[in-house]
Amino acid sequence: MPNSEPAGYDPQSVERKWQRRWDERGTNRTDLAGATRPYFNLMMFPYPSAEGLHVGNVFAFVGADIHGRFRRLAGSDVFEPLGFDAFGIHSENFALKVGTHPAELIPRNIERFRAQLKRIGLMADWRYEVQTTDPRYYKWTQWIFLQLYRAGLAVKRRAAVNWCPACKTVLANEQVIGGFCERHPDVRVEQRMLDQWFFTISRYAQRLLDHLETADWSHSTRTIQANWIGRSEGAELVFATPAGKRITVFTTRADTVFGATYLVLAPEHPLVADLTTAEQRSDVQTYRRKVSAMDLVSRKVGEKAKTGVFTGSYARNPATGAAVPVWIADYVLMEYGTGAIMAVPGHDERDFEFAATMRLPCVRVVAGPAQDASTPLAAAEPDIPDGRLVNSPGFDGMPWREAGRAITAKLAEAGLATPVVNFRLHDWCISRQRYWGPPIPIIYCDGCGTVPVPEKDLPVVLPALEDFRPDDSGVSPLARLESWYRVPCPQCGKMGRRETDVSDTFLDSAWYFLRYPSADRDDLAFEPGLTRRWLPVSSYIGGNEHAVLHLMYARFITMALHDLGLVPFEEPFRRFRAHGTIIKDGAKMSKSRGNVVNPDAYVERWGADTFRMYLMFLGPYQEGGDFRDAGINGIRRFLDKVWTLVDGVAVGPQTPSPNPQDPALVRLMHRTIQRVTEDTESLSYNTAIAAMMEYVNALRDGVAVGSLLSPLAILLAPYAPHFAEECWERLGGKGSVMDAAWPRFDPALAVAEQVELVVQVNGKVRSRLPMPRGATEATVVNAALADPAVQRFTAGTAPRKVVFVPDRLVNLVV
RNA sequence: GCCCGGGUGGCGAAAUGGCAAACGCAGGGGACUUAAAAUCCCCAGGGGGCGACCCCGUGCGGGUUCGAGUCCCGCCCCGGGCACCA
Repeated sequence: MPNSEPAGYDPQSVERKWQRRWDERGTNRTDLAGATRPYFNLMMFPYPSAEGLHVGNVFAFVGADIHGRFRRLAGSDVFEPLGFDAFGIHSENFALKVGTHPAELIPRNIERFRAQLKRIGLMADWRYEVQTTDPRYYKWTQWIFLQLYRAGLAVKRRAAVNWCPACKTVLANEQVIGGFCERHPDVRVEQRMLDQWFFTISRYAQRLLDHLETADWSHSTRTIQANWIGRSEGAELVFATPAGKRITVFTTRADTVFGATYLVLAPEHPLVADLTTAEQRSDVQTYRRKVSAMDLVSRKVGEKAKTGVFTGSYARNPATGAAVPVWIADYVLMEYGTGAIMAVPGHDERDFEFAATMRLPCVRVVAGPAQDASTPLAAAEPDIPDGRLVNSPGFDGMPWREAGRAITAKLAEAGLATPVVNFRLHDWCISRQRYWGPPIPIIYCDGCGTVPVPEKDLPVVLPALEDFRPDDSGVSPLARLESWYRVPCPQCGKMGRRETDVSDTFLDSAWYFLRYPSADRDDLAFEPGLTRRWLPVSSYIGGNEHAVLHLMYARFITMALHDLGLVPFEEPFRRFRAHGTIIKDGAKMSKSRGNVVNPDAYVERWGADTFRMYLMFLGPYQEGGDFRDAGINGIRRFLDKVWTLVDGVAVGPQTPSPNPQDPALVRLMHRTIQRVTEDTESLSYNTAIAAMMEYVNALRDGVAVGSLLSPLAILLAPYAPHFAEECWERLGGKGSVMDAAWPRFDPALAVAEQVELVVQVNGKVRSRLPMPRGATEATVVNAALADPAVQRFTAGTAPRKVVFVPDRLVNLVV
């Protein structure tokens, strides 16, 4: 006789048991070479911080894991690898802070992370783990650099970089928060001119933008990226000086050229020296010095009063022929367009403000239907819908869009205009004057110049360096290690010097997905056969905080590799979904705010399965939300109910089972399978869980039999994998539930037999009628008219109009 | 300023133009218990009515429709992205 007191659900022992079994049986291993229906389920690999995983990480990984498990149960050969993004300034800064060398710190953190990730029950195939800090990995990061270098996509040039005077080092863009240093929130970041390596991603701007239109990506992610690429269509116009200098400006509003009453050049503009007259020289030089000493924040704030200096020169407005003064001002930026603008104070707020300060003339050139040609008292909106030109001889009365094209065409005949497209996307600066990264594989030789390290000499191993602190010299700490950087030139054999900069962490992560399937190969970066089979990535799930940097760089590197014939696809990710952000008390979790929630205690107390489901039940996966733990017991109660049901079946037929399968329960089962399938597919995990809860609540009122429970065990498997395994086993299932087939539903059974039809009178609900599915309009209307509750509102008159929605509602209009 | 999301009970939320609030948390009442916990049953947007029932209700104001949380127009607020970008 079975024990009369069934053992309750004990998550800890269930989870220990199944994790051990998965290891023993190799449940989570994927046969990469033999897979016939490959599905690459990718999630953003973590940076192994010292604090360990936080709840946000778990939320992200669990959601991706559910997707992978679902695809596997639905019949795919799912590959779900994980790795660690352990190079970079975050790790290095933390190492500096605690005074431990990153080479010692990082492996410890990784170990801790791996243990936590295993504990939450991810279906990861750990045989293919990658670590960006492993020479076997970064050998190929360096190799990719070399491929781009050979293709002319990696170039070295002088550029302004972020410099933190407190850290005494260059910072990556992502270390600069609102113009301040991440580690020194009260220290403003300066600009310094240094020789830097760039990837010329800007050449790919149009392609990167074009592919976004059709990409199967979260809408939000696509919008963010398109914004960042920042395409703007316009024209370059030429303003010539009497001395024969041609000043080219970029404008998106060529139609307003008749209102261009002066020019402004960025203070750094190369023509400034030539244009400056003797009497203006000292003013111009003073101003340029002042601007170059300024930090990025104070230069780029819009609210600041306009300043600038006249160069003393004039240039000819190509449309009006008038001589307009040429100024320099810091509100014009050298990095965008041509570094020079035509100022149209009548229709641009900034230009208006500047003109007002400097007492420069202002003209209206676009006006509404009233064709008001008066001088504006403030910058007038230039893109009013039916705006037409005024004060523009030859073009007056023309709609502004059309006028823009016409004016550009006319000026183009005289060689004074070219239609151009500008992008906000700048080239990617990849060099870092830091220690903790892959050395850039370049050797400088007095005779041969810049020489790439031969591929056979890769990797250029990052040398052990006890004191890796950055200094004030503007070069990497590696420049202190002469024994390392002094090497013979690979071409001529004479003594040369290694590049001492390392590459940006974002390069490490721009290609890791290519590496996973080939992670066990030392002879190549990515094996062509495996790459063709497993890539592009089938599904990528990650946070929108990487919408521009990581996701853009990964797309660029893939495109570049494609153009070099190294991969057969242009886009790395077939499908991308952004998960929401988990916040705490209304703010992003961060150590400095002290609101980081550690998942360990929850996993300890409730078990991984309950915690997984709870996080997914919190709200829509793609929206995220505020973390709170109120309600986690609701999930536990749900699992306990399932446990009890399974136990009732598993304990055996104490009462003879006449197999009393309630047809309504069978129908509900089909309906539940349908809902869970569709909702899991679309990442609507919260509603999938709700559907399972409804099903379980109904089962408890009926008679639970194995045939109603086994499908539930499979539906649960993506969400609560250990628990589902245990149920599956107790219900007599063979092997792992993960090798079962996702249950199918019969659409004919997935609907109820009886429906409750709503009866409205004049759009207000007045009654509900139980009806068999498929009842005809005539039947329903007759029944409705016979209903006393309806009769009170129809007042005995025949309806003027009847709206009938089969199986849902009838609306009687009287 | 421009570009995306979003705004629904006490709370998290759900709802192909068709019963607003499914599912869950917290709460109230009851059963079981010596008691508590656990479990089970019932109630639960606001207002009115003894009651059957009725009225109101998805940020605000209009509109389309037999019917609007959902579509359209104009606002307000919150979150995110871009930003002296010409």
